[in-house]
Amino acid sequence: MSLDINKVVIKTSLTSCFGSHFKEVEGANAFIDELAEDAEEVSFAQGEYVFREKDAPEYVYIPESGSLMLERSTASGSRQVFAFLFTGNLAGLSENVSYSFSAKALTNCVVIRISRKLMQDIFDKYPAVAKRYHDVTGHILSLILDQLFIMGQKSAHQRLAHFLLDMEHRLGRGTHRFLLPMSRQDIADYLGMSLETASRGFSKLKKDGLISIESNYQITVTDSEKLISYAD
Amino acid sequence: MSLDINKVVIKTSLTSCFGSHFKEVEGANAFIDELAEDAEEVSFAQGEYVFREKDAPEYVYIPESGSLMLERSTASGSRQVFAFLFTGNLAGLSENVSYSFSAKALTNCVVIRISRKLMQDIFDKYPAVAKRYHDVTGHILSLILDQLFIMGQKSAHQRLAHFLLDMEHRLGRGTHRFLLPMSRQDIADYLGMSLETASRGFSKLKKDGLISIESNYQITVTDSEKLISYAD
DNA sequence: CAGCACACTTGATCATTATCAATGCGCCAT
DNA sequence: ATGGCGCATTGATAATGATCAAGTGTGCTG
Repeated sequence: MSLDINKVVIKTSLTSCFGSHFKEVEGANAFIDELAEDAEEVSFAQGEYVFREKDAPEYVYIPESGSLMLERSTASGSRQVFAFLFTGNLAGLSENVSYSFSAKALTNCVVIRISRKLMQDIFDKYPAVAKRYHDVTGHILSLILDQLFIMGQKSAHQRLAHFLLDMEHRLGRGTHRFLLPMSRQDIADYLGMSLETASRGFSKLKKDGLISIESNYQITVTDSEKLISYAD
Repeated sequence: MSLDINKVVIKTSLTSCFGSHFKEVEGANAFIDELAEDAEEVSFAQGEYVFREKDAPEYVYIPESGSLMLERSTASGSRQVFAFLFTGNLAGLSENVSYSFSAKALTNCVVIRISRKLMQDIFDKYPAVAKRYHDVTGHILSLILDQLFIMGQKSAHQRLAHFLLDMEHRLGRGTHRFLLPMSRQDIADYLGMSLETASRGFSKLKKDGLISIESNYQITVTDSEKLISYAD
């Protein structure tokens, strides 16, 4: 029984994730049923790794609740955060021999896990899904290029402003207020700056009246207009 | 007659490009024949654009001779170079509604152009090719993540060292000597630094005996060992 | 309720990198 | 040859950001 309920939950999540990407594809409901049949929910505590950089890429992951962070670390202790993933985002789509980053739970979370072998079967069965999946990969690639542009061309404070606008858009649910699930250090490692520089950026944006900081993690964008122009 | 000769040349190029990516795929020769049937050679003069950022992505391109640069510019005059493409590299694989960058000819060059519509037909006909194509996209994505890591975590001089090692690998044909097809400004825009910083990086690496600069563009790596450790 | 731990903030200083300016060098056309 | 042009180098200075070092909450634990 509880398994049946889980399947319904999984299917709802898959629909809200894949449905948005694949809704115009014929047989959309059929392939989501097949995915749901195989998909599993797995829980991770804050700080645990969902997968690691050198693992064989056996699964595709979708956060159902909670947030993930994709990162790469070096022996020398430096770390680059590649992306933050929230409910319904996808991870591990296009890895070949091994993941090229680790996925760490930012919060306690439940993650839907789909075997890549099954995905491949579905692609063979529904070529239109395979095509759309490739489009999704292309979209992710273009997001990373955006990030690369920002890293190469913008100052630290501008990068922080971009980041906050992105978070407002993805976490704000249509409002200007959102709760960040990551630390200042995570943000700094995402934007290629020191923790202190990130913190000073927050302080300056607050002092200038572009954002308000209700608590360390609870942010409101109080002047979108100015924040946007500040970011460019 | 000359058309037949062109087809042979195109087929040779396609084989050396796609063959390396797809050689283990069944029907590899068949699909390359079909590609060659449709592929066209197009020439561009140095500085011309092969395609622009906002164009509809109608083709996939492969330099047959000469080099390309993938870049994005803003109205305010800043520019990020995303990649340099040499003979046999691929451009425009995974663009959806529009290219997310422009491709500019670094040198006079001849480029093979394949319609994406044809590619799609071939994917439908040879699913194994579609799968490998997706793997290639995944590989490109991982290269961009490497670049993002370097941009976020390395100093300007380290980024330049990385760049030179990459160029040695891709242009050196097994030797330590290579001719750069791009200007100092192009390198600076690729690595997110000013022209002057790039130039100072060259001078320092030369002074420290890690590279020698025969002319502005003709470089030899004289101490790979040290250059590698300098890059980390 | 005290005190400790942890994350963030702020300050002071130093290193890196950008910017502005001048100079040098090779190449081409006259 | 010579002058000019485009690109690269080099120098001086300013801005940006990193690092080191206190301080400031805030929440948890005893």
